This record gives sequence, structure tokens and C-alpha cells, in this order.
Amino acid sequence: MAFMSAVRSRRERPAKPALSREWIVAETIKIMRAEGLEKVTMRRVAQALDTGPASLYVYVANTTELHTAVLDELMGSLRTDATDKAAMEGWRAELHAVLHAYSDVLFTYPGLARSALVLRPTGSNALRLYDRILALLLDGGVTAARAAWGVDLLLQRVTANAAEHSKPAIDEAPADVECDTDGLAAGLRGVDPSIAPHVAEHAEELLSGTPEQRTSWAIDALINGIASTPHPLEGAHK
Amino acid sequence: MAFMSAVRSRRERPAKPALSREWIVAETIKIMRAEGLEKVTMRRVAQALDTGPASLYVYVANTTELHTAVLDELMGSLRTDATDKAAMEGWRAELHAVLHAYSDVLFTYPGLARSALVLRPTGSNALRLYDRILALLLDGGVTAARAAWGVDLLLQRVTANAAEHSKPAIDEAPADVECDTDGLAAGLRGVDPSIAPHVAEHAEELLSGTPEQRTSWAIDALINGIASTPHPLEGAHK
DNA sequence: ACCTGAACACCGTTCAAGT
DNA sequence: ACCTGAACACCGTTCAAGT
Repeated sequence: MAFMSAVRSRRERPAKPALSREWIVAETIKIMRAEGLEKVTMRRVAQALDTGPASLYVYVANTTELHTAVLDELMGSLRTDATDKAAMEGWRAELHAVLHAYSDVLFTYPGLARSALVLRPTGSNALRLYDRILALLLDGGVTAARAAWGVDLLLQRVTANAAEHSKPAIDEAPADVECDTDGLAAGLRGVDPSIAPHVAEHAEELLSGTPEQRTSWAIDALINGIASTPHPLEGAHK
Repeated sequence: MAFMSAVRSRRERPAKPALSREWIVAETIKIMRAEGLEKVTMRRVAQALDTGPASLYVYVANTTELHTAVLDELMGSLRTDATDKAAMEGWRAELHAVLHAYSDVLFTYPGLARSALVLRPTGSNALRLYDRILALLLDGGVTAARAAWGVDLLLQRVTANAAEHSKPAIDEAPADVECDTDGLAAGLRGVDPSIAPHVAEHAEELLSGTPEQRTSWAIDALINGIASTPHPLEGAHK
């Protein structure tokens, strides 16, 4: 009996679900998780939904709008309220936790970070994250002016980092260039001292640390810089 | 006589220049400057070079390699040595000047920043910039370990900022969404205080300042953070 | 040997025509 | 009224065939 179901073409699911914006977004996320954002094309989504690409345009204006909707949807899965542990350790630990959670989402969906960097997420879920980070900086005693400009810096760093380092999906040239840190490390260690003397001298420092150590340090550096750097529109008195 | 030249099809330039990697890169840059990186397709470049797309594959392996070559070529046009003015004002001013120059290049070629963020430029011109920034941080008395990790932070910020804000070429939806700051400003000012209370309260601070002020402040904040944040692999003594 | 026409396997988006 | 087949105008990349 079981093998017969393969023959009942295009009626697998009972009464193919009515198309809707929500359904399209959900299917898009499923494909993105499995195959990366670059595989999420109008045609690919339509195929997964058992229809033609034209049908999607009834619910989404274009590819960019679809990506934006997906991004905001995923940001909704983010818990911006603190874990108990982080809350006990103070605002700084909470900030690390929130940014780490955001970073995790970006790394989970290959390609998502790249689009987040350009799309300027503006949905309510993105706004919530924005608000949470701002609140934590203010909690930490950072001036409102500095905190306001600082939020961008923190989110941009996390997003850009994910965009740089998240795998470009599944398929890639395997052996022609040593994929990640290896190739870079070799390149950096063997650098010509006559064209980049300082890089050559400090190759070890440039390559040191785990990604977690570097990320954590970067966030601290950002927080410290934000908190301590005078804001040009801030009353010079005080 | 002049109008006849339009008839002399495909022989405008005297003896169509022999195809070469350099020529392809040069033509690519010309197209990118005029129309943005997204218009630089293999087919488009081939057409400008008066040949078929297949011919390009004799000189470049694929689109990514072409983009990488272009990026490094453009970084060569960057003057990383200081201007006299900046040099007189010290390492910090020089750092601002170098990063500003890099930023200018990224803004000149729409789409370039987006690819720079992902391509991890590794050519000798990129290395020179990297080296210059590292040198300036060390000049400023920043620990080698902190400076080494800080270079990434500075370059990433400038690149990500250009990727976010550089125009997506020429064509875009003109009236449906208020293009830039206007739409964002309206959205931020009218934000629902019940879902983002802090954002609502500090909308003015979030939107304040010119792009130049914000960029300059960000770089200072980064420098200050890098200089003052303890590095996890740095001897705890000292 | 070097180059390339033509094809393959894709895209996003539109719109006239169907239900 | 709502949906979609089929077309339009593109892509990157390959490879057999030509010079």
C-alpha cells in the first residue's frame, strides 16, 4: 500500500492548502533552512507549493518583499527577554546573550545575514530587538545619545559578522581554495614582509583566538567604546 | 560623414583589443561605475567587449573570481599613505582619513561594498590597507593583540555601512516606499510605545546627526573600545 | 592551440486568458 | 473575481565544434 502513495501525484497532502501570505513565508523558511537563501527563488517556492510562480505575486510584490517578510518572521522566533542566568549577571551579560541569540538565528539560515544587512529590517519583531538593546545600554548607564547611535553599531557588527562567516549553503568549490581559516591563515603567515610588514610581524595575533573569543571581545569593545566616546550633539557641559 | 560611423558596426575601435584578464577587469569596472555591480554580468561584460560570454571563461574562472579581481583592483586606487594634513594631526586623524578614503571607493561603485563584505579581499592591495590600519593602531599605542583584532572591526564597520547605505544602482521603486531616511524617520517617530517604549522615547536621538557625524563618531567609538578593552589572550599581568 | 556558437538549466516578472 | 499558463527578457556555465 505504502508505495502507492508515490503515484497519487500532487495530492499527497489532503486538499492542498489554500495559498496565503503566511503559507508562502512558512514554506520559504523551510526551504531556506534546508538549502540556504540563494535556493529560495520564486520558482522554487512555487514548486514546493505545487503551483506556478505567477501565483505568488498575488500575495507578495516581489522577491525582496518576500525576503523581508521572512527575515521579520524569523526575528519573531528570537527571545529578547533575558535568560535568568544573564539577568543575574547584569545588563552587560544580558546584552551579550541577546546579541548571541540574534547571531544564532543568522547563522542557522545560510544567506539570511547577507539579506539582513541590506534589507534594514523594520518589522515589529526587528523593532523589539532594537528596543531591547537600547534598553540594556540605558540600563548600563550609557547616555541616551550614545546608546541611540550605539545600537546600530552592535547590530551591524553581529549581522556583518554572520554575513561574512556563515556558510554559503551546501555546494561550494571543495578543494581549489582551502575553504576557511586554513587558506587565510596560510596566506597571512606567508605574507611578504616588504609589502605588509606589520601584518607579517603580527600574523599570530591576527589569527589568534576562537571565533567565540573574538566575538565576545568585539562586543565588549563596542560597548566600551559606545559608553565612553563623547557624542557630538551632547551638551558639552556635563 | 559622422553619421556613417554608426553603420560601421562592431569595428568602431581600431582593431578590437585582444581579450585579456586586465582588459576584462577594466571593462567590468567601467560598467560597474556607470550601472552598479548588479549589472556586471558575464553576458553584459562580454557584450561590451564585443564577444560571447564563453570567451570570458578563458581568463576568469567564474563570476566570483571576476568580482574578487575587480575589488582588489579598485583597492589599488586607494591612497593609504597619509595626507599631509592628517599626518600632522596624528595617528587618529590618519586612521579617520584612511577609512574615509576606503569608504569613498565603496560608495563610488554601487554594490561593491556588498561583495567586499563576503569576498574577504585577500589581494595585495587589500593587504596593504590592512597593514596600514594595523600600523596606525600600533602607532597610537594600542596593544598588538588588541590592534590585531581591532583591524577587522574597523574595516567591517566601514564596509557594512557602505553595503547598507550605498544606492542599489539606478533603478528602484520610486514612490511606493519613501526611499531612505524619510520612510525610516516616519516609521521610527510613529512607533507604537507599547511594543518599543525606549525607541519611542528616544526617536529623536536615534535619528539625529548627519551621516558624517555618525560615521566619525562610530570610528572614534571603535578606536576607543579597541584600545581600552582587555584582550583574553593578553598576559593578565601588566 | 585557442576561441566561441549554441545549448542547458536556470532566473524574476508580467499579462492575457481561463475558471 | 481570483488565479495561472505561457511568454518575455534575462542569468551562469559548459562543451562540441570551428578557426
